Amino acid sequence: MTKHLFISSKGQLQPRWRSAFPDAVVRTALGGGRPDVLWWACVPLNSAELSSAIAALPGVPVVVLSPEPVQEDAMHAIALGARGYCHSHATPAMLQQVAVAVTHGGLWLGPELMSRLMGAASERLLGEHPAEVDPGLDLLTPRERAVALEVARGATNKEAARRLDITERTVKAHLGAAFEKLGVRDRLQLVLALKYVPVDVDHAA
Amino acid sequence: MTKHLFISSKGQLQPRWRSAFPDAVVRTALGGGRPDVLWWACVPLNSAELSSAIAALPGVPVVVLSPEPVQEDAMHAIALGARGYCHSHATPAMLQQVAVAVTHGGLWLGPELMSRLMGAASERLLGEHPAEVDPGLDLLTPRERAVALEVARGATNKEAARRLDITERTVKAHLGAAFEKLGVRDRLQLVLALKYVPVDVDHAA
DNA sequence: GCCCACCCTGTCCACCGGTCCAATAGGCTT
DNA sequence: AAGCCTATTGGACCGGTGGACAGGGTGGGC
Repeated sequence: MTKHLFISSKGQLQPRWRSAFPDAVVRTALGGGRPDVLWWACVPLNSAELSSAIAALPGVPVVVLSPEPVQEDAMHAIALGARGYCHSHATPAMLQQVAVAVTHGGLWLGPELMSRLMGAASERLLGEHPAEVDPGLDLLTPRERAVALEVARGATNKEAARRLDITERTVKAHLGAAFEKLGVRDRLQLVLALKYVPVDVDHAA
Repeated sequence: MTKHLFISSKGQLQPRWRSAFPDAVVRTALGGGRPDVLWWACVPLNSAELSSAIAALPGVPVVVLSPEPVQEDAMHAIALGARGYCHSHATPAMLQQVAVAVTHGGLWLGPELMSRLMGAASERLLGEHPAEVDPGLDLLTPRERAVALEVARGATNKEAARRLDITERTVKAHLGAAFEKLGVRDRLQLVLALKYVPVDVDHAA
């Protein structure tokens, strides 16, 4: 199965990528199942494309690769839900580090970007909601994950049951377990959690 | 060999920590060498103490544990240089995930916190907000839109009613109208419609 | 004035969703 | 063997949800 999928405008697989991930697959567009990590190496960076790619693979961490790291691009990518941003000519060891960090629910940025992000965020952000804690789909069992993904696509319990060929009752059981593991209260929160949708808090309207 | 050092006010080692990291060590203050990860479980959270601890161990990722996650605390901790923030009663599996993420250079937060951080940081650094939302949203009346947005954030009818200062019944009315206008059957489909309309999601998987 | 769109509220009801109480069975570790 | 995790299902409970009846109030255009 594909573990690392690289999306590149030219469809070319850099030797360093291959070196870091021998089983890497490169494409010019999405498709071919669920990778563990999606590496986005399209230049120039297109927000709409990146955004749709992220949305199309809920739960899959997306890392943006850039031949010339630009801070604005990085922030943009992160705002769209990317879990990492690094140099496309990074060393294989570095890429592996990034892969490990993001597949375990982390956000990976270079040291300087990271500190800027942290500083900026703390200045900008103060004021509501308790924060629930949770990592990602990796904590779920295969069955729980399958049910969660069906539900995240908008299916009702009954529909998910029919698709997975199990009882609605069983769907509820898996779903309940997923809720607890992810620290969410209902299916809608689960969707929001999986999509990492930036939440807009203040609508003065 | 990984070394996990827990700093707890009471010097107590939670069973879950031991379960996650059999070689875990707990102390009430710093000392005793250089751990791979420093888990900060002091309550209440003291900025000065945390800050000095982080400074005392350059290169060592610090994760703040809280029995009751508070967003303000999380942001403060991150601003001070902590690399993670999570529930002190998190499952061993989750703690291990966090450990892996931060030891590989990642920043670990819960999904909700992560998305807020991302959104806030990008606004701060770019001076503009993502603002992707609104495909069919202009079909709605102002009130319907307000209700739809509340619901899209994961609010229940009751919560939306309270926020908009109307009765739950009225929320239902607006919501029902929004459903019909957008051609969706329930709130979850509405969320999916609002977030992902820009592109086709269901390709050939 | 009349019509219409919008906003707000009410009651009733069937259904769905989430959680509680279980139970059975297989796989795996100790 | 005992214990734990996972997957599966059952029954029951209750609150949230959505639709189907109702209305009443405002303001603008004809």
